[in-house]
Order: sequence, then C-alpha cells, then structure tokens
Amino acid sequence: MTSAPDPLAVRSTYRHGDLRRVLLEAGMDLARAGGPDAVVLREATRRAGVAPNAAYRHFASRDALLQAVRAAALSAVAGAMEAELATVSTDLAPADFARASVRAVGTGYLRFARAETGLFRTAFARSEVMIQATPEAPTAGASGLNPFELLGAALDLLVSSGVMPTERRPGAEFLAWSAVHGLAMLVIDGPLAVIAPQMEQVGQRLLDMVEKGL
Amino acid sequence: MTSAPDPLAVRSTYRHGDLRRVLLEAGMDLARAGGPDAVVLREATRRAGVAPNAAYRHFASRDALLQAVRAAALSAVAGAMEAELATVSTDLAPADFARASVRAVGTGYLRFARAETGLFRTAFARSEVMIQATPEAPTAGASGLNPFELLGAALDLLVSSGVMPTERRPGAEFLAWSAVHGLAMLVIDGPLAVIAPQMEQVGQRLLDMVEKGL
DNA sequence: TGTACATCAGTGAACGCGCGTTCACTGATGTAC
DNA sequence: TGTACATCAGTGAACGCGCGTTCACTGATGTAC
Repeated sequence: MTSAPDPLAVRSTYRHGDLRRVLLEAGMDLARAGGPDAVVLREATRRAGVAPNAAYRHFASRDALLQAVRAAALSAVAGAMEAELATVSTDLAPADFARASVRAVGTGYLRFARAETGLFRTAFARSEVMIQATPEAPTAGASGLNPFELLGAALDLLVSSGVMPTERRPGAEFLAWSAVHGLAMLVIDGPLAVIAPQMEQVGQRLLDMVEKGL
Repeated sequence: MTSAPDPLAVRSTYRHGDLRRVLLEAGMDLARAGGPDAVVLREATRRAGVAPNAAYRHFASRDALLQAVRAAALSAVAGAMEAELATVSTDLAPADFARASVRAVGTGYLRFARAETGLFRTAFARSEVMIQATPEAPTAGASGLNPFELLGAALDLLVSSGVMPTERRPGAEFLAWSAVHGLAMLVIDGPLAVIAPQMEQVGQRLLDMVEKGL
C-alpha cells in the first residue's frame, strides 16, 4: 500500500531541491484524508521518496510539520470564505451588502468543513500551542486576512452600514463563529452526522438565526 | 509514575469481583484527565491492578471500552443539564419558564464543557460508530433523557407556552445545539482558548442570540 | 452435608506494529581564491 | 577559468517506546448429585 519507493528511482539527483514544500504538501494530503492524527512524519517522507530523518532538515519535529499543515489548512479556510465573498453582488445597498457578506463568510466556512473535512479538522484541532502565522506558514487567504479577520471585517460592515449598533459589535465574532463552528463539528464528526445531507439548508437557517440574533 | 502494582498486594482474592465497573471508572478518570486518546486499555488495567488482557473478559476491544466511557460521559453531560434545570423557579409564568429552561440546558452544557473538559471532549469525540445507549451503557441522566432529548424537551416548552411558533420547532435543536457546542469547542481546545475566562459571560450573550434568533 | 466437576475470571509471556528520533556518515553544490 | 574546500541536504541503520491483542494456562466459585 505505502511501500517505500527507491529514492533514486524516483529522484535523479541526490539533493531533492524542494523537500520542505513537498513534505508540507504530503502533510496536507494526509490531513485531507485523515485529519490531524494522520499527519505522520514517516509517511510524509515516504511519499516524498526520502529517508525518514531527512524531514529534520526542514522541520524540527513532527509537531512542527503538523503546525505548518495547520497554518496551510487555515489559509485554505480563508480561501473558501473569500471565494464565497466574491459572489456577493456589489450592486447591493450597503446594509444588504453587509448582511450578504456575513452570510458569505459563514457559508464559505460551512462549505469548506463539508468539502474538506480532514483539512477543517486539522485547522481546528486541539493543540498545545496556539496556532499563529509565520512568514513561511501564513494562515491568511489571498486577501491577506485570516478566517477570523474575514469574519471581523464582515461584521464591521454590519456596523458601518447601520445594521448593527456599535455597542453590540465587540465580541460579536465569538457568537457568530460559535454557531457556525458548532454545526460544522457536530455534522462532520459528531452526533449530527445524520443530518449531513441537509447541512446546507440547516446552515442557512443557522445563519438566519445569527443574523436575527446578533 | 504508573508502575504496575502487584495484583495480589492490592487485591486479596484471585477474582476481582467488579472489574468491569472498575475498568470503566479508570477509563473515565483517563478521559477526564486527557480526553478520548487518553483512554488506553493497558493503563486502565494497570489502575485496576490487573493484567492487561483481563480487560478482554469485559470489553471486546479497546474501542468497546472507549464507547462505554463515551456513553458515561454523555450521561454526565445530561446530569449537568439536569442540575441546571433544577434551579429554574417553578413559579415562573409558562413562557418565562420555557425560556429559562432552554437557557438552563445551554448553561449546563457550557459549564460542563468548561469544568470537565476531558469528559466533554470524550463524549463528543469523533468516532467511526455512532454512539448509542445500551442497557449497560446508558447515555441519559437521572431524568431518563439524554442531552439531546433534554434540549428537545426544553424547546417543546417554548412551543407549548406560545413563545415559538410550531412551524419553527422542527430542527430547532440543531441550531441551538450548534451555537452552544461551537463555543464550547472553540474555547476548550480551539483558537478561542484566550477568552476562556469570559466564557460564562460570552455564553450568556450567545444564549441571548439563540433566544432572539430562534 | 460432602464432594466432583464445569465454568470462566484472571495470569504470564509474548507478538508485531509503526512511530518519532538520534547517530555517524556521504556526496552534491556553490563559493573563495 | 580552474580547483580546494566548506556547507549542509540527504542516507542507512538503529533505538526505545507503549500500544492492542493472542495464546495456553491456573485457580476460585458455585452447582449437581
């Protein structure tokens, strides 16, 4: 299944040239297929066609690789949100545009959770260290904002367009995020797996609730 | 740290007598301290003062033990909800009583998540099999209802007291549950760990949002 | 009331597994002269 | 332009670890006669 290929059969040069990137991509593939626990250093090196310990030239430990994968997964979440935001019509009145933006952020989040379950679970996996962006492991999407910041920006629109009173803005991201995150978790690997087929529809109702309740 | 005690020093009889229960309790302790991954069959037998394979007289596999622990953890969640429900004044008008009941259910859930993080994570851990109650592994609390059913019952009160229109009742538990579950997950082992000290307060705001948004 | 015996909860030893990580090494690369 | 050499990305072999699980067993219990 995962027998080790002869390194020199796969690679013509002794030096790999781009091992860090390849290991990270292998880690992403593992996370995509099996979540955070599947990010196994030895398996990543196997896929890269390299000796297990070669990874230590690029990552200090298995955990360092996992953190890099998590950052990349978070960046992918941001990308999904941005893709959804891009579909919002700019012709809308400010208030409607703001509301649609918040919805888009939530919808992008939920769709990503459903489409890329393993990456989603990896991005938000329990971890000793707080995940944080670094130059070589950015957590943002093309916009330069990470998922949390994208949500914050959308909520800011709600305030600037007069939909939400300023005094309710502080902490609002925690509430909106909680709702959407909870649905994602319960459906993708919790007891609400049974409603997975209706996730899109339940998600929209959930966003209705958030919009009304905020 | 966890050196194996001499079985016969701990136990005077060859037969243990109550090993299943003791293993389950050891499993609960492990889950309490370290979540689902910490439920290690060998460690449970060590704590019970018994040979590793003795566990197989009572559980078919490590996973069977974990499922039993999960059921018990779920039952503990139900207990926390019931405790909170018991504080709701019965003098309230039906509509207020219903609202307070929904709040109590949510508050109990959040408090349990915060007080018993390991058990909470175990109860809602990812698993191949859908967790389900069995005679020897009930998931309910003293009321006979499991957490999901307790939430459902509270929402039913909302309808019967006229607070919520009947047509909005179907699926409402998914929305309420998502909100509360998301906050719990983000705070206890996600990126919102930073707001853990304010969890109670954020939780109440979240429940405001749910109440208004439902 | 006493004894033979079936039952089955526990023992002791061992297994294979895949993992992360360390060690001393080899050989390609590119830079200084 | 040619060559010595420092650098450092990769190799090969090995380690210890703790796990879940299997095997053939032993000895306490309680039931049938």
